[in-house]
Amino acid sequence: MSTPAKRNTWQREAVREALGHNDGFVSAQALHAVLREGGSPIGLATVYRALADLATADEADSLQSPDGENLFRACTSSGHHHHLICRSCGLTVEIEAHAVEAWAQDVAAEHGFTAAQHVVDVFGLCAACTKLAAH
Amino acid sequence: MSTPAKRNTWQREAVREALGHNDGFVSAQALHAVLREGGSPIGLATVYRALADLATADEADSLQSPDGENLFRACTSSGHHHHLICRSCGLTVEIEAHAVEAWAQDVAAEHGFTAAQHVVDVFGLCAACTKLAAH
DNA sequence: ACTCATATTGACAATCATTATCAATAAGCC
DNA sequence: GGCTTATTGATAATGATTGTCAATATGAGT
Repeated sequence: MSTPAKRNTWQREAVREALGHNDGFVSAQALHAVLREGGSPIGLATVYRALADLATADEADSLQSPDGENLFRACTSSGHHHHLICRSCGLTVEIEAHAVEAWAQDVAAEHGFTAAQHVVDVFGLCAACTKLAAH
Repeated sequence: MSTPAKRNTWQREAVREALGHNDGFVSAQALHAVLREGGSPIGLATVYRALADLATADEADSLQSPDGENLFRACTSSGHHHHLICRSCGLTVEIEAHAVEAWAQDVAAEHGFTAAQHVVDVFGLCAACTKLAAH
């Protein structure tokens, strides 16, 4: 009872693989669409569940887009890192933020805060999308 | 037409004042509830519109809670700034982050990104809540 | 103060992402 | 091969937010 006994299903694998094949962050809806187009008759609810599981197991990173959508991305490096995300095409670049890490700790300590966590993500338009938007 | 001619209504003032009376972040729904309890027969849609306007006019700050809700807060300093939020009691401190601003711009530019925006918020336990949680 | 053009309101419908429901299915163990 | 039960998936439900549009109230003009 303490161990709920996880089972391995092709659906879970399909989601894991689809995530791995994608470079940027994807919404659950989009991933579901991709899987359906790829032939898998997987259910939407199942995609949500699989993604939630992956996120819990630290196999995927999740963040909220400015639109309030939940986006997911395969996360190989278990280390702490941040992202630079194209808000148009979803291209994602992992970025280091040593300075920001330190800054966050300092600011928190300065105000007597402990157990500081931080949310640091940069959204923008990547070079390609900038060109398209400019025309 | 270029200047849509804004009008002043008691509803807009009510929202502005209700926001000012609140120390932490509030959801549009919650603010609406407070106003109704206070006697104002203001409509929900109007609260949303007023908050959106205030946010656009930089009179209010908005951020997304981890639940995907949009939270708003009266914004004393009109400039761009970030927040240090106690995840236990909701206490919020406005913080400046010149270093982070610059860093975000640099990182974005480095990778060819334009129109960079960033999400930077620090969550932690304030001094008071740390004491409570300590022993 | 009175009128008028229109910005604004508000009740409700519509959307959209996400979660819950629950009977049917299939994974892992014997 | 059976059995137990975790898991699936179609659909309903939820909950926040936005759109709709007739009715109203604001601010400028007279």
